[in-house]
Amino acid sequence: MKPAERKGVRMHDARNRSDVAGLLAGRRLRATAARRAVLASILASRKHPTVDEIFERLRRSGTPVSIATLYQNLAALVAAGLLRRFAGPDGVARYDHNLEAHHHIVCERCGRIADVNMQAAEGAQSIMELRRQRPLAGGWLVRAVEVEFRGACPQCRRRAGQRP
Amino acid sequence: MKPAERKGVRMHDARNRSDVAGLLAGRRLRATAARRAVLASILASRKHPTVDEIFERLRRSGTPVSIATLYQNLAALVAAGLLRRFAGPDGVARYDHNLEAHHHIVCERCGRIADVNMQAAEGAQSIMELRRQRPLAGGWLVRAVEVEFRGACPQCRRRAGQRP
DNA sequence: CAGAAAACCATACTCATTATGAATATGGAT
DNA sequence: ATCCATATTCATAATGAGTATGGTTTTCTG
Repeated sequence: MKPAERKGVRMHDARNRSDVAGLLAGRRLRATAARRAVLASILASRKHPTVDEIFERLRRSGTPVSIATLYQNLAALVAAGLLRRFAGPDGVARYDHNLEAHHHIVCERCGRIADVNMQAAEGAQSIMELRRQRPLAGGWLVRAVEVEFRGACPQCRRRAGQRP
Repeated sequence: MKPAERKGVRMHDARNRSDVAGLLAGRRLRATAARRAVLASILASRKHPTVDEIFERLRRSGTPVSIATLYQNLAALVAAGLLRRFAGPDGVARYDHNLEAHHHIVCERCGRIADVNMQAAEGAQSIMELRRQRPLAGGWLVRAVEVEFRGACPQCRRRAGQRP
């Protein structure tokens, strides 16, 4: 009932806030102007921007950030789990604020990238089937599937005392 | 029966020869010294070498090749379908002479890369299951699966007249 | 075996990303 | 509110993978 109390609660309950400062506070990251601008810019985008695209977008929106700072902040945000980083088809890093489990589909002709809902992928009975299941998502034609597994090799598991 | 004829047949029947010169001839590629050395070096390796590793290996084995030539030949061999190129976990290109359909598994601790037999992957009933199916291959622990689909986006399909 | 085409190679260049280090801003403690 | 240790910012330099150039050499076809 007391507005001040409500406001106070909100300000400290970062996890329930979708605004940028709150997200940063929730991850124990200093909410600097540059960092807020970077995160806000990516959250506002529906794409998978490269560093250069983010840089330009920030400049155009009146909150320019140096390229060094941009790289540093992207690394910090990825480390904090607020962004995902992945390599585009040309090997250039791209950033993704969709933290849900999902995969990507890349157009072999124009390079366009779209998210593939994990459920759609899980639904397929096998990887082979994924390839046959053309238009997997929104009119895309699937021609190939590349799977990369990540894990611990036998040597590292042994060295870590089976603890991996 | 005529030795000369036999030899002649062998020399032109490149597809049935596993040696380097034959593989090149089979793909209509000139069998230059540099190209033979590059292909032989990769075929002899059981790993997934980077350009730098191939370069060093060639130098040490007494058949040095300039870095420019190495890049050119790797591109030619990939284009001819004699090698596969893929990006390692650090984004650096790696080359693979295993032409069978297969995927890769990368150790998150040491970076070691191994092939994952397509059959093993296909056998799993879903991608989700692949993650649970720990030790998927030879003692590896699988912690994550990244799937990248390649194909044609709706716009490009339309532009190409549904032909893709 | 001649000669056009392909390949070789040294080197210059591009471009994404990382490193450096001095100046500045942040946020918890006083 | 002010202090101040520390994190952050930023210009710029450095790194490193990969590509482009162009003159010389090799290959292979006729």
